[in-house]
Amino acid sequence: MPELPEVETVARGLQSTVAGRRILTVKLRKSDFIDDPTALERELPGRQIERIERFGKFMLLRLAGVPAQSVQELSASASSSSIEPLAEALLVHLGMTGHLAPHFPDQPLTKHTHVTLELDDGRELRYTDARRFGRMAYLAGAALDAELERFGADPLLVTKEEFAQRIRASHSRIKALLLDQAVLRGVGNIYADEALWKAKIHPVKIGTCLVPSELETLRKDLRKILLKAIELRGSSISDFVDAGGIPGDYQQHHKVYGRAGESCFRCSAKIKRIIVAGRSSHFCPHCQPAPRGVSGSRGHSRKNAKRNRPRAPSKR
DNA sequence: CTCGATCCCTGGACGC
DNA sequence: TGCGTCCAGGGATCGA
Repeated sequence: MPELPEVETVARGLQSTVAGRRILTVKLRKSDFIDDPTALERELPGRQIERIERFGKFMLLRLAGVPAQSVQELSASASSSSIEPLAEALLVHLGMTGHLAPHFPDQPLTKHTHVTLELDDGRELRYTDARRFGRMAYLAGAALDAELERFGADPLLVTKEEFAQRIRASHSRIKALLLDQAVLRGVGNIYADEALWKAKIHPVKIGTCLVPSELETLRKDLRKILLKAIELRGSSISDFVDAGGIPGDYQQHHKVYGRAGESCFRCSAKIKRIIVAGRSSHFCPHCQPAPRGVSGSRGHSRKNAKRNRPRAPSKR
């Protein structure tokens, strides 16, 4: 599941392998995860991929040049050199199962390859996503700015003051805040749980209740964990691989995520799993004591409530 | 404002 | 072997 470190890993890989290449053609198969599929087909051909950046869990393929279609119109119009070039980008969110990687055209398409960008060096940049929880969008100018402004601070860059201000601004639970992309961009379920464990903070603790020392510990621990994970090229839980098809190694370092029922590495207590903000949350009930008013080990834990809810017959 | 519930989607795990 | 069922999760959306 690509979170900040995984997206950073893929972005770096693409930066070193496809930056500078020009897009020749766009081929779409399934396109229900694309904001405006025709915009991709219209705007991308002829564009150069100037560079690839990570923005939260998004990859930003910064585009340069003019679309092939507009070349004639542009040459007909008067001095366009005075016009500031519009920032343009292809946004790619990998969702849960997205992959974006260069391939040689003789490599067979896989079942869920939905977008193929033919490059000027003979390769193809392919987007594959079985579950289609990902997202793709071509955005330019004000629309691009507006989209990016929806997101909060980068957890690697956020200052002590801004972090404290953002977390303490809300009465939500800390786990929900860490997952909220409008608060911090790039943190997902794995790294939220890992950071809370390291900082010894219970996931249901309310943001406004965190004292300054807790906040600063959390910020630093989150940052350390993310940097270490980037160093190890991310966590490969289900099928994450980088742009070169290589899995990451950080899953070996998970302290709580996916370890329900196992022993805490600090105190040997049994790691618990509860649902917070609709997501499974793993924590140590001893190291991360429940805040006042929350029974940490039973009763209020919604753990297995509604587990047996009958499922609507699958309609397709 | 914050919450949970629901939906999207499919592969993989599991039980029988 | 094969089928049915459950489950995972990021994000949008809606109602409480």
